[in-house]
Amino acid sequence: MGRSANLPRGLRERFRARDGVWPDDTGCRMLHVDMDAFYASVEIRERPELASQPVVVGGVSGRGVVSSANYIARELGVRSAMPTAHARRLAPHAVYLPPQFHLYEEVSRGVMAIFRDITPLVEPLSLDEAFLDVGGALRRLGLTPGGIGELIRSRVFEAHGVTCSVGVAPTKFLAKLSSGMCKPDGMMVIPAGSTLEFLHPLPVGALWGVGEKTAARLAQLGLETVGDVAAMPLATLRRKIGVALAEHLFALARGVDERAVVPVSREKSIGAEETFEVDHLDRAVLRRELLRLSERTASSLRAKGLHGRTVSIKVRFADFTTITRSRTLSVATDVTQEIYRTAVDLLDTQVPHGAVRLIGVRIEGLDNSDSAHQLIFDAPENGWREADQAADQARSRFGKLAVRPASLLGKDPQRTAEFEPKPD
DNA sequence: TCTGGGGTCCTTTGACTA
DNA sequence: TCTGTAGTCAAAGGACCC
Repeated sequence: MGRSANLPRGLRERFRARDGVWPDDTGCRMLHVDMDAFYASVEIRERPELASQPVVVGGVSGRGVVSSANYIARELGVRSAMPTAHARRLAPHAVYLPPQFHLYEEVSRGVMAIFRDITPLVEPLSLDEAFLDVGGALRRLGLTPGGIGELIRSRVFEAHGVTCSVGVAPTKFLAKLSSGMCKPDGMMVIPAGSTLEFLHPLPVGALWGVGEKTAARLAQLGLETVGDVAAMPLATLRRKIGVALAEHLFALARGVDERAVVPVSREKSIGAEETFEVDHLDRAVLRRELLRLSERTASSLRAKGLHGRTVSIKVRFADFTTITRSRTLSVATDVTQEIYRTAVDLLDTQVPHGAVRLIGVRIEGLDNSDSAHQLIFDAPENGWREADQAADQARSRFGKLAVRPASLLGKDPQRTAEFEPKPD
């Protein structure tokens, strides 16, 4: 919603870089680099014969959604987050591919390394986009921010065969907005003196944090454009939509965004969830799924050297109503069995019976210290920690499926397919 | 159209405590 | 001892982002 908001054509052309020429970029230290149709582009790089066809990457099962579509598919109406079934109706002849995250991660690491070669101030937002603060790199490279943007675009394409788009602006928010408006394979520069001229004609959905619901609430208040939000008294906005959101949107709408690039960020939660191919009423099936998800979650925790205190489960019923239930443990854990026992207890005691389409496990309140465990001699793990560590080692040597809880073996036809050798 | 998966942040409510 | 209040924390839900 809103992220690709349209700017009047004249303004868009004014800010867009063309033939090595771009507007005044003095003071524009923030760059936002966004890979174009990233997953689809990587797939096409691997199989160049697909370049002239519509390509859609996403869940290919009955309930999957589109993660990425190349621009040929987009012309047919295919969009990210659209149910794959819908995409198939719009583009029946497109090539549909399941995601290969290891491949995208590998390309992403290479691209981020190019960014870090330019400046250490790189803040990745996901596999395919990042903010860069190039303020300190200007003199060293002898380039203006726009020049650095063009350098990045050419280096990324030469090294990885995929294109990206770059927004250059005085603030993060403006850089991000502008990279979205020059896609694909473009660059846009928002001069420091033109920020409000750029911002105010945009629809409210262009503001970071305004999705479908908030846009509807703002529309009820008669606020259709970013300029409308900027013109409303802050006190009124606070009363209507809450203090935090009001202050956030009011600042953005006036071009105020003091956020710096933060190269390292600590994770606050880790989890795993899964949508079933068909809804399940059977509690035994739900418990088995909780064990699988607890194992995935705990294994991620251990791989990152983290422990968490609050275990929460999420259950989405057939009618799409979703509930979460959580419990905070006395001691932070990374042990599969502890997470699983807590998750099952929450399911058994706090979740009403009904047809379930999705179930998930998440752990919050993360910290990376082992001290809690070392201080508690009779921690309730009873040797499970050692078992987990041994299983992690076996998986790292022999593959993910080398060690599984016995209760997960061969019970669910949907899952046992994972044990079959993959054709290829 | 019929809605994935991994996250973050905010608001509200209720329990507990000083 | 009882009552009111303010602060803190946990829990739950919702919106949003990629």
